[in-house]
This record gives sequence, structure tokens and C-alpha cells, in this order.
Amino acid sequence: MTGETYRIGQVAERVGVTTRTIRYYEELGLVSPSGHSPGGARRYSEEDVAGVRRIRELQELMGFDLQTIRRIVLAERRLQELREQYRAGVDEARRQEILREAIAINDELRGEVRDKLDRIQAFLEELNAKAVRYRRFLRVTSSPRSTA
Amino acid sequence: MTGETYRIGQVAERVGVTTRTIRYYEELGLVSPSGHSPGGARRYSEEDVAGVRRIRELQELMGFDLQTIRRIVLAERRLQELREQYRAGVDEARRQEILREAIAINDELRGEVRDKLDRIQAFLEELNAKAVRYRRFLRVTSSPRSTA
DNA sequence: CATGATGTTGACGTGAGCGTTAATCTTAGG
DNA sequence: CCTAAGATTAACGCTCACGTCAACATCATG
Repeated sequence: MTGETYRIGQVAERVGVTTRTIRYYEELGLVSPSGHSPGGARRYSEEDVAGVRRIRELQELMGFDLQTIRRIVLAERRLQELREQYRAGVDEARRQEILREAIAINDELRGEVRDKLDRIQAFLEELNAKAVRYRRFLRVTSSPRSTA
Repeated sequence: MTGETYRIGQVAERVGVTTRTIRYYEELGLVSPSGHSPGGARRYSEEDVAGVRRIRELQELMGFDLQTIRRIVLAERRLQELREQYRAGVDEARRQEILREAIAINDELRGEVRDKLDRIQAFLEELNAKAVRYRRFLRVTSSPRSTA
């Protein structure tokens, strides 16, 4: 689709990981180059790059381990499958099935993300409250007598 | 202050970690029992329990490693120090110094938390958008002809 | 005061997520 | 066509955050 334009080193540099990391993700079935050079070197498309970025996002933002991420990625792959089957004209029941599954997985992930969002928000508000107290304290301590 | 009421196993159970974890945190200087039994067993106060909880929060919510958490914890300890010095009546300059440092550390942490919050929010919105698309697709696919 | 549950230190083990090295092969540019 | 830069597989290494086990000490409860 996008053309297999990037070599592994370029992908690594663009995403901010090492080539080892990308190969490791491939070992685990998280990503795979959408093509190969005549000699057998990996060639990545723009979507592949996005794939690696997504893995990193799920890792850093949500703190998921790679096996969990794998499940999510596989789910998204199945959805891609669905799209293709849709265009190819697969039977109705099958479509329904896969689509409902995709929705379920998406909902679960959304739930977790929402939960995390809420908890971080609460945490931030704690910190904000502290910040206010500190600054109030600073003003009290440092004010040259009182302006009255 | 609160009394040293808990044994390590009780703390572990309440927080949802193992005793090994608590001892490991102690090794790293993240927590320490506020007392000991005559025979040398660790005794924890309610605040100590809160301390362990906080470490877990920083780990799970923010994804910090234990060294980073150590820095944060140490900063908070210094603030506690300040409070005591304040009550004891330390000199003005010193107060200012420590307080400003505490504020700086709090601000840095707040910044990171805000950043993470924003990024997760963006991520959630992506997921929400996807959810809408999926459901729209489901409706299209499953509707029995069209109600018109 | 006995005794089972719990705690202590110390040491080695473990899984995840890569880092690093080695030996060989490809690729891209002049 | 030559060559430096980059890629390939395979294997071992390493750090972090604990798990696990041993050998012993202590605690709390009847």
C-alpha cells in the first residue's frame, strides 16, 4: 500500500528505539516488515512505522507488557482482516462476529484507559493541592512582616 | 505519632504486595519501619503503610522506576524535615531554601503528571473515535435492509 | 511455656526487555 | 566492481524488581 521504503535502522531512528528492539518485537509477533529486499533485508512501510510507535505508546502510556500489547495488536489485525473481508464480500454472520469481537476488545481497552485517566487525574489534583499549600506556606514565611 | 501497630505481613496484605517487596523497598531506602519490636521485628505505622501505597501508585500510575521514586520520596522527606524545623523555629533563610526546593520538585512532578494525563486523554479520544466508527459499521452491516 | 505462625538475614533464582558481540552477508554510492 | 555502512541470525549478557529457599529467631496465643 504505502510501499516498503524504510530499512530497519531508519525505522529505529524515527521511532527512537534500537534495531534490536524492533527485531525483538518481531520475535514476539508484534510487528513484521511488510516486505523484504531481494537479499532478505527487512523493508518497512509507513504503517509498519506507525505500528512500532503504537507499541511504544501502549508500553509507556499504559504500562502494558508486551504480551498484553500483543493481544491488542492481534485484535486490531483481525479488524483489518474484517475490512478486507468486507470489501471482498464475506457472509454477514462472520462479519458480525469479528466486528463484535473487535468492539468488545476496544471497549475493554477503553475502560482501562478511562480508569487510568481518572486515577491520574485524582493524583494530579492531590499534587495541585499540595502545590497550593506549599506556596501559601512560602508566602507566610517570606512576607516581610505583613503589608497592613 | 500514629503508633507502630502493624507487622510486615499485615502491611503486605493491606497494600497488596509481598513482604519481600516491602523489604526490597527498604533496601533501596524507599521505606523504613518507624519502629522495631524488642526482638528486632519491623513495626509499621499507618503512615508507613501510606508510604508503601504511594510507592505503588508512582510505579503503577506513572511508570517510574524505583530510583526515580526514591528521589521523589526523599524530596517529600525533606519537606517533612522542613515542617519540623519550622515548628522548632529554624532560621528564615534555611526555610526558604528547603521550601523552594520542595516546590520545585513538586512542580516538576506535576508537569510530568500533567503531560501524561494529556497524552492519555488524547489516546482515549482516539479509542472513542474508533468505537464510534465500529458501532456505526456494525449498524450498517447488521441492519435488516433499511427502515425506510 | 509450648508451639505454630510469623519474621529475620542471606543468598541464589527468575522473567521481561532489551544490550552486546561475533561472524557473515547485503546494499548503496562512487 | 569495490567498499564502507548497514543488515542478518545466533547466542550470551545484563538490569530491574522481585520470587524462593534455607536456617534460624521471635511472637502471640491457648
